[in-house]
Amino acid sequence: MELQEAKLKYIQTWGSLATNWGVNKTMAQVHALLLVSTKPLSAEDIMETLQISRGNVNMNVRALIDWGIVQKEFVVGERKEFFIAIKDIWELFKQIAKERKKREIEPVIKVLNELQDIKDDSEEGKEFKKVLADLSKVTTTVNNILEKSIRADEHWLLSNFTKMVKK
Amino acid sequence: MELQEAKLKYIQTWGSLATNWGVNKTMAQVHALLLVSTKPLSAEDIMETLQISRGNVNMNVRALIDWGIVQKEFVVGERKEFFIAIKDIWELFKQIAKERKKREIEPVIKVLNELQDIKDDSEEGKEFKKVLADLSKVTTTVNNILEKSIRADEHWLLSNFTKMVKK
DNA sequence: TTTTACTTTCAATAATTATTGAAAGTTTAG
DNA sequence: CTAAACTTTCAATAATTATTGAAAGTAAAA
Repeated sequence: MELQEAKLKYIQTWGSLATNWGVNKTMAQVHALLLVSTKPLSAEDIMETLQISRGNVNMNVRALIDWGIVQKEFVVGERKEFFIAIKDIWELFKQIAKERKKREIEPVIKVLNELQDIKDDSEEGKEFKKVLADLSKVTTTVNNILEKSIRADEHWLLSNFTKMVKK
Repeated sequence: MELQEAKLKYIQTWGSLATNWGVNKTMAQVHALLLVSTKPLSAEDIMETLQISRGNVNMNVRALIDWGIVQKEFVVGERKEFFIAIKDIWELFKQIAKERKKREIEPVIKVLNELQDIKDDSEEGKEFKKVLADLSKVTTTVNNILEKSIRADEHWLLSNFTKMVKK
């Protein structure tokens, strides 16, 4: 396979896979493009490569910066902005874990807590409380794992997981 | 808070949270409803409670059965089908992990493998291969963790994770 | 200050995804 | 077998989400 062909295929595939994850296709493609690019890209570069509008590039690059996985870069002698993706995949993983935790896990924990104080002492009430408590337990465990992952370095985490997985 | 109010709030919230996870809102609500119901529910029960059409109930219940987190149940003296959700949250977690692994992680691994054999030996080619290799590494690790979780029992996993997290 | 080179915004529109509901299909009862 | 009680399908439609592109905003250069 040729390099350019492979890169393009990678960008396309990433975009379609993203859909399953509830991530905007274009956002994933922009990120994939920046990830495999050897040099910083301008909004125009992205527009041309992915054949999308200026507004769309702006929105999605902004979202990626918001996620903390893309950064602005200034190129000497150039006035416009350029963008690069975090290239360290472990950093990328941690950053995504951090954001998903914040956006997806924490709101769940918050709601489950709010629902805890139900006056009802009927059988049905007890069962509902049990479901809530169980959901809380699993959610909190996942949250703790993510929390620890985010703080850990690659070596520590990989070796720990490897140890666990091999058992 | 009253029990019925809490249940309703839970169902609503679950639906809106699901959106972030790329899951259909109604599917999440149907699941939430079945999860907190003390008795099996028919298609009609679900239609009435969630105010949705027969077709919609059918589609989403089918999807939930497909995910392995809802089952058909036959009630004596009744001709129609009833549904119940897996009540064991740990089982639920494992089932979801299993499906997400199959639907989301495995396709990524497949694509990354397909992209590995690039002829290019330029600096750019090497960098791309490096990115692919790193992505593979992280993805495989996540895959292994899920694989192990799916096979493990709650006690084993919780204690392992707790040990790790406390360190 | 004015012009130029950019970035951002956002209403209009397009694309995608979810939902309806009636018709077709299936199964059980009589 | 036929009717009744149910489930499934799917074309039409609604709702949601993404994208465009032109106009407004901003900041550096002249």
